[in-house]
Amino acid sequence: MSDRKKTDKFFSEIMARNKEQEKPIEQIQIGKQLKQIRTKNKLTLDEASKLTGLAKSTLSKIENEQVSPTFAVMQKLATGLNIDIPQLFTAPKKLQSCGRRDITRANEGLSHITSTYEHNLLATQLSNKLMMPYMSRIHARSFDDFGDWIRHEGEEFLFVIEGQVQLLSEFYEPATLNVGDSVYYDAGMGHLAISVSEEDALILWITAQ
Amino acid sequence: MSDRKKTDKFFSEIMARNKEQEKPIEQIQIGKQLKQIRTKNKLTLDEASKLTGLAKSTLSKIENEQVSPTFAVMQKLATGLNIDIPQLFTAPKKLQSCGRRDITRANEGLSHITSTYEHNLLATQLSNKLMMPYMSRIHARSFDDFGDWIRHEGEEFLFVIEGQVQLLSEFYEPATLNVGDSVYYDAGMGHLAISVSEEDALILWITAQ
DNA sequence: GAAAAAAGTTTCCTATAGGAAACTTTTTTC
DNA sequence: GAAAAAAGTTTCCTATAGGAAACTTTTTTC
Repeated sequence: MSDRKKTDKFFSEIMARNKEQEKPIEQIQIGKQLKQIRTKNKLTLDEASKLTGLAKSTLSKIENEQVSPTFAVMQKLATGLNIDIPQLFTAPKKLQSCGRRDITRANEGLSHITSTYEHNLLATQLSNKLMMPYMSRIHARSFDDFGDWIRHEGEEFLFVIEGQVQLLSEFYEPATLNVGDSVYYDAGMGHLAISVSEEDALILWITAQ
Repeated sequence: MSDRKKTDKFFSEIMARNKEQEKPIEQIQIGKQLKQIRTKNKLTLDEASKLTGLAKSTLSKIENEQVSPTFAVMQKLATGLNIDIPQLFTAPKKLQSCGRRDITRANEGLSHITSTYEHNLLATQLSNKLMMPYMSRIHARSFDDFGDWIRHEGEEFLFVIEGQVQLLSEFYEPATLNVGDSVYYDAGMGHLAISVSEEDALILWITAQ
């Protein structure tokens, strides 16, 4: 139980580390943002004015930060220019990261052992990633080895590499999975994987948030 | 080459299907939104006023939709109440889906065959998911079997189940991967996996966007 | 390269957002 | 349940956003 707690904390920490790219400060220059969107779409102020129903003088003033647009105006901008409002606030360059690569050799992941699982975190060199892959040897044999459901944000994909696994979950009957079988589920639903084969099963687990 | 194109289209379609949950209409009631955030945080107008530096009369008027706040005011709201601006626009309930589950038995995925790969899509019963898992038998033996790099949004995780694989990529030397090895990379970087073992290799591939 | 056209900015006015204080409604205290 | 306190709304004023038209700057035409 206290072991369970520890594991949970461990995962949330790792996940947080993987995501942190959220927003910068709220010091966004909405005018710059708008101008960039308009010019990128090759629109003149007159055209944008027709599309949004706003006076071109208004658009000009917004773009030059002479005026702070009201929410009503921002809605017109969004529908007229066909952008969703959040886009007006997101930092100009949403620099899609590109070119990273991280190889993990068999049995060389970062190990993390609990009483129920022996986790092997993969691709740990990379932070800010969308998925978190790890290979786990399942020691647990019954629900009681845990004390409570595992529950966290996001979605999970489980693939059986060795042995036989039973996926217990809050809203479904236990499902028995053999080598090659896989299951995709919402991690917010209580879930647990236990070994039911003679030897401890080995699975590949991937979490996304 | 035309085969490559087909594959690409196929993937983007699947990915689009998996994501579509974006935004609803831009008919958001920002006042309702704000009131919900404030009450959920158990703040009075006076407290919110102190936190944001806005007059409580202003807050009241915004909440009752008597006034359309300017962007400047929205920034104060965001920093003061410690929310990121997009949150002011997102529909009230961001219903975290919970309780879905989809099992795919070994060799029972949805098959999609090209000249280079034999894909087996997993968990296809579920849409709107963060990850897209598939198992692929790699027929390809060299870069020339493709004609061009594979490149698409998002990140990818590759795990070798059978055989020996070489991951070719735009910015790295080819990497040879054996059973149990895995690699995580940005899919925006040109990439290809080819078999280098006698028999065609089998890999598990997971994409997230 | 001068004239015309297009694109963008500024001016000036009106409509409305933001704030202080008065007021009303709701909740708490005893 | 009356009095006091707290929470929220409305009023009234000032500051500023939004729009039409004049104006300036930039681009295109010949």
